[in-house]
Amino acid sequence: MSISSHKSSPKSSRGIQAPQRSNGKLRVAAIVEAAATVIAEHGYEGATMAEIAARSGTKIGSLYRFFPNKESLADTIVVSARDNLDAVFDTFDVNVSALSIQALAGALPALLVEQVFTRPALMQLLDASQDWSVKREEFRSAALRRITKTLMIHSPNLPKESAGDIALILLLTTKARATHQELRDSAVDEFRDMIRLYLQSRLGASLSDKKDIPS
Amino acid sequence: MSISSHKSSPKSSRGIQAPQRSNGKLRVAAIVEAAATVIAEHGYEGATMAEIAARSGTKIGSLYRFFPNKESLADTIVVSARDNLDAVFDTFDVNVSALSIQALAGALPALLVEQVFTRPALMQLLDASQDWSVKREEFRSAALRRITKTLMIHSPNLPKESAGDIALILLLTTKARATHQELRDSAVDEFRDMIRLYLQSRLGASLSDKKDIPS
Amino acid sequence: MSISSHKSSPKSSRGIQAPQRSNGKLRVAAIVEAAATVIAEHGYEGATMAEIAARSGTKIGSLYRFFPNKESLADTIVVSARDNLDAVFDTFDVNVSALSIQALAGALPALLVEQVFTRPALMQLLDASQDWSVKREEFRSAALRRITKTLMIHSPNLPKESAGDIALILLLTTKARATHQELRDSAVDEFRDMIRLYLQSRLGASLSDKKDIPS
Amino acid sequence: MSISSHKSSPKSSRGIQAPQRSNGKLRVAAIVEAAATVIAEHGYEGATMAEIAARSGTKIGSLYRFFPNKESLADTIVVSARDNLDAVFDTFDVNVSALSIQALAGALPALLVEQVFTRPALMQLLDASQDWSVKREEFRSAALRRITKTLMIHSPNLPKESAGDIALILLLTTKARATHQELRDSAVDEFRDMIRLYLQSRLGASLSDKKDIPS
DNA sequence: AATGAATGAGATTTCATTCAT
DNA sequence: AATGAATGAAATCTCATTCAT
Repeated sequence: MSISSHKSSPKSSRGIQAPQRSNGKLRVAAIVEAAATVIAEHGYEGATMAEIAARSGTKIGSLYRFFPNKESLADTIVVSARDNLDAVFDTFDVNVSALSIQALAGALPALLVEQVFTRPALMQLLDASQDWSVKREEFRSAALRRITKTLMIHSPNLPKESAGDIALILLLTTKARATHQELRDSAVDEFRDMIRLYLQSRLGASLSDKKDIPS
Repeated sequence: MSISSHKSSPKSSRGIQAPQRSNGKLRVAAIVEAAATVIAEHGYEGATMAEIAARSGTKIGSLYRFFPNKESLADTIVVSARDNLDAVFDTFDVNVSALSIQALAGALPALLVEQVFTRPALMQLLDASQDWSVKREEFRSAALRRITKTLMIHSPNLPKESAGDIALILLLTTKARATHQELRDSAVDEFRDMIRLYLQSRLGASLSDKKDIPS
Repeated sequence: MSISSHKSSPKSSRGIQAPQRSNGKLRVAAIVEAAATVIAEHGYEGATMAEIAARSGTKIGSLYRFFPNKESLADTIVVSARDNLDAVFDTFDVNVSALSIQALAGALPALLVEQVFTRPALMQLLDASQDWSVKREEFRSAALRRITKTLMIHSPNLPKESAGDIALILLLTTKARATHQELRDSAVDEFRDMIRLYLQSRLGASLSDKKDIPS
Repeated sequence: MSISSHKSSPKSSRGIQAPQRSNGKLRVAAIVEAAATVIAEHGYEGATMAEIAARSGTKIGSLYRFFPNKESLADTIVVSARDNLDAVFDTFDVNVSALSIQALAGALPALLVEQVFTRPALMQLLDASQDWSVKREEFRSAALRRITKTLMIHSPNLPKESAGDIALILLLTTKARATHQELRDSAVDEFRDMIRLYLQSRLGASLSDKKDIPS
């Protein structure tokens, strides 16, 4: 959206374009940003390439130079979210075994909400129509795999099946929570508590509870 | 399917009367049914009036006789879901005060998943683009109101604010769960347990717990 | 082209369309006619749906109601030419065995030029780019088959292989001749003579020459 | 037209001069070659400048430095074919009067098929849309002129009109034959025989047959 | 009242060509 | 001089909606 600011700029000298950000990276980033905004607003089908072009300060022809079609734009968003997912979890996993259940129950959902399900556009795309199932499922299964893995690093005694189920619950609930960003604080707290309660019940049950002193 | 029967049904009891064409009610129902199917498959934007007409055995011209535009069809689905919501809760509320927390924690989520968030099309519409926010918000706030009300009928001591927050959690989580109908059984159980755990913690905390003998 | 005459009609009352030829057949025929004209003029790639619509007095949306894409229009032309090919040869084959070589050498090329390779648009399509090869080859092989068959009906002793080669020569030369419709008479005669000379040499060679008294 | 010449003809004898980048002549040749390939594959309209640039190892900007637009590329191909036509016939005409009819009937079609109608791209261009007629007609009439001239060198008694008609037949048939390069051998022989038969009949008829002993 | 042909605005996509660097 | 990003006109195709029959 930093990009979209040009929208309100005065139309003074007609024809004068924003001075060629010949830096391809920037241009692409601007387009993806605009696409995310537009998709967040109108959904995938409702988003038009024309609007994405306009909002990114790009002409339609240029847009198609970088992204050969609409789907490729959506793909980029989903794939980059996936890359981000991996990076975020790679970092998180390093210290996860040192966390108490209590801490994990706080940090893991926070991680998902704040660092994975950040983009409203991603939510739209994940909920999009059936035709999308491939990329959507790729992302979903990747997310499930990472969450499951993290849970098992933390609680090695957890049966793999259980870890998978718990991961699924985490995925769905945090996605639901992330989709509605306008929640009031008390509701956010409530959400956190619910998940914490649940995780503690599940992980606490697995015998070797290493470091926690439950209150 | 069940729809197709309406075509030739000859008004058995009613003697004379032009038996020519299909009962308007049935026709409308068939259309809405088809619309729900198509929207479930392709989303709101992706659904085409032509396909809805074809699948409901209606001609496109007739379809527009009953529904002046595409949005009115979606509205009908959301509004009928709302009516259904009210009916379902009206019934449920009658006996809700007699339920133990345990029972409520089981029955209320089940009610939502099985009787309110039944239609995939409804999910699609509720997640649809911002342009839709009016109807979506109407449904959402109605649902929130009813859940809140039910909670307060059951636990009159619950602060209204808290009831609202709990209702919101219930709404979002059960919607998330309902949206993914293909969950394996163990995951479904897990979901139920999570919500039960949460509700018990919230409602149990409100002092005067009337009828339950916690196991 | 009889259709395209409307082009020059006075634009008098703007917006008044040619009074709904609701007869679908006529409409479709007008479109195909216009397509043939436009393709003949600009080739397949160069022909635009907009121009075809305009020349057939159809609006672009209506055009797509009858022909879901550009290719289907071209298909229609090629296929109808194929149907015509079959009809023409069915008729011709009835009496072909009664013809002298001389007569056959005159009639068969004439048949091809005057009744099969009639449409300039067909020529364009048959010469179109590689992407087209399927339909083109279908037509070509059908034509080859029919010519071969006719030759063998007439001269049963002709080896099948030879008949195929002769048919191919006939196909290519008559197509070449048909493609250039503006030839002056003496050239047309020359063409005919060349083919007659060739056919007589080929068919006369096959022993049992039934009915002819060569001059 | 003579595009290649105008550039920076490297004056071989002239010593020093920056040898840095690719010889303009070579570059132009590479471009024309690539254009021929692409046009042969997709036709004129279907060929894209981008693909031509890519296949010739040229950057699109450079391509436009040598050829100001797409049409100029096609022109170059046709014109160079014309130049080639002249060269080939110039050579051929030197000895043509020494040829027997038999020999001429063999050599002339071979010349056309093997040295004039060599390029599939040329065929595509000659068959292209009406918009092209100028260049196409230029080539065609040049070819006709040369063939006619050759015929009259060989058979001076041939009436000019007849020579023109014969040349036209030769042009069209050899073009047709050249357009289909995948013919099986027996068909190729057949084609040759047809033309030989025809030429012998036409040229043999012209009284003073100089050197031949007809079989 | 029912029908489905007709409409046309608008969406996606392509490409020849230009021009700033 | 060389490059390739930028441009935008134009082409194909879609679909909600209307309206004559």
